[in-house]
Amino acid sequence: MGKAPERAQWAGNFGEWFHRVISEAPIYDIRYPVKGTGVWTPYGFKIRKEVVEVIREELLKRGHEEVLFPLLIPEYMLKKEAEHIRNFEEQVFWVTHGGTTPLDVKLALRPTSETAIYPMFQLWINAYSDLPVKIFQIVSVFRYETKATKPMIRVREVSTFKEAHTAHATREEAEEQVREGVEIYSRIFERLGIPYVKSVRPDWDKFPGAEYSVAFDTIMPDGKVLQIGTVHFLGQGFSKAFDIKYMKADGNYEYVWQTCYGISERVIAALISVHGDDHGLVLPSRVAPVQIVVIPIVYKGKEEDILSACREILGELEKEGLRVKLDDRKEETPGSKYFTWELKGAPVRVELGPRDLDKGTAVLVRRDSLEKLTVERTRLVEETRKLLERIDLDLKARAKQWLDERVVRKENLEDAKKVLETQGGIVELHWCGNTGCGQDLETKLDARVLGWPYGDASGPEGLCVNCGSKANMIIRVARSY
RNA sequence: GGGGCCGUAGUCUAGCUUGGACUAGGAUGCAAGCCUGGGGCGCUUGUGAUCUCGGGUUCAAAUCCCGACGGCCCCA
Repeated sequence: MGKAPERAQWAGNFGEWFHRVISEAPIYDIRYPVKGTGVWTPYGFKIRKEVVEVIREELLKRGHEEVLFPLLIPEYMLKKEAEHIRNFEEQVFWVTHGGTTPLDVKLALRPTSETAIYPMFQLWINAYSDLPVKIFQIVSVFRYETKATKPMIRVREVSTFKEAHTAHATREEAEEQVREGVEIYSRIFERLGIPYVKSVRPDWDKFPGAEYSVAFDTIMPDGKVLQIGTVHFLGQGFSKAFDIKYMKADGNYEYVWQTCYGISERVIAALISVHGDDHGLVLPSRVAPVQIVVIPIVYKGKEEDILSACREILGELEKEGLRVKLDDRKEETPGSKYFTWELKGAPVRVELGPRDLDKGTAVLVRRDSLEKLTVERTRLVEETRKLLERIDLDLKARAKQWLDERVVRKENLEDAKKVLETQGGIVELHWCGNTGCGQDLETKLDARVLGWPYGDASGPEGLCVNCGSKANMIIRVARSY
């Protein structure tokens, strides 16, 4: 009691931990009989809804507008941008029939929506005054994953795909938009307390059709890296393929410059994972469906006194706009309720029993540390608010520290490999910048090159850890999902 | 891309190697009741599996063979 839960299972057997938490909380039911799909259960859907709301708020705040495009993309449209389709071809689900009649034009279930949206951009954009265009949608996308699927992390139906698409008059404006995209995502992850590193992906791993891609990665409890967001500079590749032009002031036409950026339910997987512990979920208050759970400690003969005091507390907290739940189930003991709500990750628990009733107090318990705090009944609302804020800060700090400890600089391949094999995480190395050398590095380390630090391409002078030639970049390497 | 493992009540699992006594055992969950109640209490009773699906071998299949679907792991 009062001792923070351990993280032995969380770190040591993450796969099982994750499976247990999402199915028991419950958040996501993987028993739906189509590979790589799953059901958001009511509690999980509430978490998802709050996360989506955070994402939406940040985009709207920066001048993006929400839209909704069709799920189906005709084959000829999907195939317009050569590099794009080459990379997605093997992952596309096709609709080939209407009833029993074969379709003349096959329809793809969107694997992402560039090729659905940009033909419409072509119609919408005529002149300088139509720019910039900044839109987003939150939809399902489909990818026929051939590798093993994993709930929320590698799925065939990405059920929560937020994709933003922008068009601009100049290269400079579009690149500025990339910076804004990166800022928006940073802000979203910070509000969720998810720590991250930002890397510019190497050429061989950028988004198909993009000039360059910036990616956000976080580290999961098992030390493997999870990509949680990407921002792409598309240049004019798509605008040329889809003929999206605008008239400049001088009467000449120019192709628009584009960006796009995406986030999926992997954010929710990360949210669950980075804050959790062996008792289950630990949710930041912004996304917790139940921020405070009130548990009556009912003794025989005093049931009504205690329950009515609890209802009073419930009302007071609700009046403050907090999400509160009174767990007054008769058939469960207080102890079993504690376990339930710890599993569900409610940040604060209020316990109220006869002792408190006598003394005019209540007990507050934090989910993260299980620390107990006895407060005056009259100061309960104020203390609860303060405690929620404190927990959010502590959660964020703990997650950040955990990640920071797992991003390490190494000077040779042996050390790098040792780190990757033991604690995992991200290793930073001197690198020459040569593609062949980078891919060779991936093979030797049995790991993936994440890229170089965003906004800081030039690193300290040194020698490439792989080929020994002059190196003026830092490259990040990790084992990843 | 290559290789391997697995599928038995809602969940986890025993049984499978060596086919027959399996009427498929247990735990947990769920339901009812008693007892409790400041960390999963205990007891009683009840509930729940055509052994993933389809085909084959056999007098006989959860068990052996083939395929599909689903899940997991390892290697490049």
